[in-house]
Amino acid sequence: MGYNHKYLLFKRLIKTKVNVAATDTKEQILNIAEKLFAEKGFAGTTLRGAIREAEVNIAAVHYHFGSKEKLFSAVARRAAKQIIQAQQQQLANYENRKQPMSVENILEAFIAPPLQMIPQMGEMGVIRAQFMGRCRGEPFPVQQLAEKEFNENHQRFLDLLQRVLPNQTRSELQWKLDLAVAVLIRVLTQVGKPNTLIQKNSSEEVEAAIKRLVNFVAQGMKT
Amino acid sequence: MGYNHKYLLFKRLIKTKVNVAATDTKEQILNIAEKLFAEKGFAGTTLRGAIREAEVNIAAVHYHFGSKEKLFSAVARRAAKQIIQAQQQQLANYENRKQPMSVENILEAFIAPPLQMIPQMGEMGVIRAQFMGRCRGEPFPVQQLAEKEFNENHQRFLDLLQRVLPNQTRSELQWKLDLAVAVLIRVLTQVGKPNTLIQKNSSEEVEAAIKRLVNFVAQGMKT
DNA sequence: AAACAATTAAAACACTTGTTTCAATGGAAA
DNA sequence: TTTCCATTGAAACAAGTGTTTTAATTGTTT
Repeated sequence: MGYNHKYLLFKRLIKTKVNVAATDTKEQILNIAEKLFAEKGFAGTTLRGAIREAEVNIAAVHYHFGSKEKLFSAVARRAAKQIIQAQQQQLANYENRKQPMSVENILEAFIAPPLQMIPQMGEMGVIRAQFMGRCRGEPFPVQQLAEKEFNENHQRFLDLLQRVLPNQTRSELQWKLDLAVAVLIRVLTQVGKPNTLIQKNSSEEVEAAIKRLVNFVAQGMKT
Repeated sequence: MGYNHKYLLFKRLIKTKVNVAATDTKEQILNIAEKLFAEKGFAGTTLRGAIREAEVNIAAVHYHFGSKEKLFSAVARRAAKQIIQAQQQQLANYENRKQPMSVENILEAFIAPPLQMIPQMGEMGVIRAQFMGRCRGEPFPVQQLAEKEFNENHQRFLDLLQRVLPNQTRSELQWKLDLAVAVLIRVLTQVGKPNTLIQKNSSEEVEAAIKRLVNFVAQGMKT
């Protein structure tokens, strides 16, 4: 009796009753919200527009996320997680090589993942890219919701850069990395548009863009 | 009789009856709108919020500008005019020197004016900077309203760059100038915030920032 | 089968939005 | 003084906003 009781309590604690429909609507909301936030920004996106496209009831948004702002946070967190994980993976690859990392290596580990995900994610790729870009342009306090997801990650990259460029102060590297982000973000938001770095959205085009971008930023970073 | 009649018609055409109050409210609306658009973006700004701060009636907005979107256009046009005029002035200075312009010269003529206006314009300086930056982050179709004000100007700078860097294709220079704009815009929006290039907003700090920025961008542009 | 709790549906709430209307105002022209 | 017209004030309009509430609906456990 004791065993059974505790087991059941445990099962309840880890949320047994998650039916597949529930996670479906939750993800459906996240996906559509990401698309609309990317297109129209936070203030320009309405919950009713989102639930219409996602084909869910408006109560589901507040039930699962609590508020429009928290929904945005959830979208941002999901996107940030994916990118940061890929960046750290790429860093780990370089660290295993035993050779000291170059500025270009570090910048490539920073820049490549968000660009490579575009052709990898199918139709969500461009949306993800545009959403990431839109985050930086959002007014206070929305921008901060997204920025705080990346703060720790940026510090890690700053540490690495400072090791490779010891003759530059940290605040100098700080605004330079910030400009690198600005450049990256611009490329992300412009994906698919004419006269930009990435138009057809193929893997080859993306790899070429990475090389150009890393080179562009590295020049400014080193001097 | 003929003379008098035509004269009166002429006077009417050039808007005799512009009382000082009218131009006051019009400018007051433009100023407050620019501030709010800069802070909260287009969708995040409400006309009622603007007219409250500007202390005018809401009908005045539609009377003078027609709609919220046209008001935004008017603000963007005013800001663009000022910057473009200063950029062309700076270019003219270099052209009078008879020496061929360097990449750095061109980029300085491009980058310096929007930064120099910040300490020159007093309390409107930071607002103008943030508004210019916000324009680039706005979703369609608002962004285009601002972008079209700069299109012709950008083409002129592209022509100059192509003359100095003939071994690069125009589309190559195009995305590089676009990244230069991204960098400039980022600096503009971050003015006054900690750990950025321009914090105290003094002329000396701005001049130092221009040198760093021109250098940062020129490196990437030339390679 | 009954009780349970997570999820969804529909409606209402309390405001806010951009825009329009129309009468009042006030200064210049006749 | 009267006419005229650009400008403003106050109110209304129609639609849309995020959020909350309450009742139905699920699938699961007892």
